[in-house]
Amino acid sequence: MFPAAVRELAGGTDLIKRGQRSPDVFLLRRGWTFTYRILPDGRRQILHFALPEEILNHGAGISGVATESIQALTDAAVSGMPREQLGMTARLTPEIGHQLATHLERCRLLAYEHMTNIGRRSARERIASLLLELYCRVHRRLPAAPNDSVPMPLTQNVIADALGLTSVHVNRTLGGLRDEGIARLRHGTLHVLDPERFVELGDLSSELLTIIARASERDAAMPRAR
Amino acid sequence: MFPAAVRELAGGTDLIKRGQRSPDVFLLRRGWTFTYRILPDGRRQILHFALPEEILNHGAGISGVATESIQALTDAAVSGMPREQLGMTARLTPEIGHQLATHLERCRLLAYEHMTNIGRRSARERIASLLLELYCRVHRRLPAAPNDSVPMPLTQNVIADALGLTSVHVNRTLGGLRDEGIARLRHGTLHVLDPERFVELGDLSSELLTIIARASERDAAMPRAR
DNA sequence: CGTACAATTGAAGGACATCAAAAGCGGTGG
DNA sequence: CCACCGCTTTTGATGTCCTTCAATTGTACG
Repeated sequence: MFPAAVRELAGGTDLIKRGQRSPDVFLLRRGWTFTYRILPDGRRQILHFALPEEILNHGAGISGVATESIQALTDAAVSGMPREQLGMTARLTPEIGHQLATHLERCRLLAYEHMTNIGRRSARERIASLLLELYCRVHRRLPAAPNDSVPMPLTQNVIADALGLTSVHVNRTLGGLRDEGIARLRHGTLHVLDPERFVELGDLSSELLTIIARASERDAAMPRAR
Repeated sequence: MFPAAVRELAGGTDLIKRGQRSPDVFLLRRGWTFTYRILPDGRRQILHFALPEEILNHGAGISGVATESIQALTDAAVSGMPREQLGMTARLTPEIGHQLATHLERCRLLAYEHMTNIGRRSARERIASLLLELYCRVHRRLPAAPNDSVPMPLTQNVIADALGLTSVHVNRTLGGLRDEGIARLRHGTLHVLDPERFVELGDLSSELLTIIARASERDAAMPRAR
């Protein structure tokens, strides 16, 4: 459904800049990206992480002007198509439409999960929750064995801006999790040292796990455009 | 489009409980509601406020099970219709479909605005931002004259749970805003004392204002089901 | 008039921020 | 291969914004 043509993005470059016209919707083929906002004085809030096979820029729907910026976290590749075309396709083939609806619902759930995270949890819980969420989104399951690991190309600064903390505090808190043998984030890889305590601390809502699992079924059932 | 039959809700009662099956979508006819989550240990995060004429429970889309609870903030009245029927109508009449899409987009923008608020702003800014947002959503414009006022049935506890603060701190911060002659919240009414400083402190993103304005045009152009 | 809830105030503590600097690490070029 | 550069991580010291605990006052309501 998406064209084969891909656009390469170096890590750290913006795919979309807030305020720009952005008529295209993208499929993320490779790499991670994040959606963010910058306040007038430079403070940054990261709103959403996207992993491969996810849709980018589904927002900006009404006016065609992007309301958030999207940046490549790692080197990445995307392929785009005009928004109208996606809408059309979705209307014509219920399968695609349903997939799209699921994706939007998933984004909404993630947003609410993050809001709850930032608003009502301690730094330890927030960090564990984010790392656990990303672990699950990559592996499509909970961590089970000690030393299960997963690629996680986040700097402490990025984690801080996603969770409403400072990078210094993220550093100390990560240090705590490491020293207590719960989890360790190093060189872009997350090592889950004690799955049980990690999952308990992260406290992912069951709906989120369900949605993640469902995404997995879908991908298994449907051949993907390559 | 929505049936005329309404269901009355006393303030403080739940319309939807998380985990419940909830096949209906509702139109809020009268009163305010909020969407929220409760953590296992009782901490509460308020995710979204809904005002009259807005759609409730558009989430819970995929499985038909509610992922968040919705509670009436004031006495309220809603009318419901099955989710399928709304989807059907939206597909058949593009006008309705577009309206629905706009609404979903609006919710997404609000969620991101709130996330930025909670994650990266001080208590003063958060409170000003929330109050300003609600002012604009009620009046469909920015406050202009000193002592402009608007009904705002929020307790300090509700504000706290929406913004990731404690009610004690909300109280002190509101006191500050009052003493400095910026804004005053009393007996369910917000009085904007100094519109200019209030708007600056609240710092609403221009997109949000645009969306709010657009909602206003739409409502002016389209007769509403009553 | 009494009950229940919301707002207010004080005192003390803690989680997280700020400022500053050092150390690790990957990449690049001489 | 080493020197150098920029970025990230780490660590220390200090400060503050917000929380916690507790009690009082105000307000709506039957």
